[in-house]
Amino acid sequence: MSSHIRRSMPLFPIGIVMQLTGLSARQIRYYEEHGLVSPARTEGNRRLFSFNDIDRLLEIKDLIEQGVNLAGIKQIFASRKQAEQPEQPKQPNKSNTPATPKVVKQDLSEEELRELLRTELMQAGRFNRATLRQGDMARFFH
DNA sequence: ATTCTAACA
DNA sequence: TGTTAGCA
Repeated sequence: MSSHIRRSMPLFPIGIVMQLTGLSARQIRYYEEHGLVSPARTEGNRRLFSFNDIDRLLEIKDLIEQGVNLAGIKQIFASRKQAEQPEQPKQPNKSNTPATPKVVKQDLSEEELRELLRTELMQAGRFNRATLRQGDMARFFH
């Protein structure tokens, strides 16, 4: 069984996640409201988190502690998603239009990822400065 | 006993 | 964010 399936399996209720992450239920639910995590739900509407969700929450916690606000975290996750699938294929281009040779990068080296992140954060700093950095973003440019 | 949503001293 | 109220 592939690991990504196990990691995405809905397993733990919020109480366990609180202990595992050190986050309050309020925070966990709040991050969900902002789309940072999307735990599954039971029939009774109880949240069930997967290992992926927990990793995600730990990452969020880390970023929060470093002074990044939700807007910044959203952007970081966004640029990351972009790195995975730069573009989603449209309807199976059947007719004539010769599809643009989109070079899809499946894997990004850590350096490329850093560069991508740096660029992303700098653009944000261009106009979203006050919004993005509450603390010192310098840590991200190491 | 736990979790959920909504609301606010 | 914490906390509390009122449900399920």
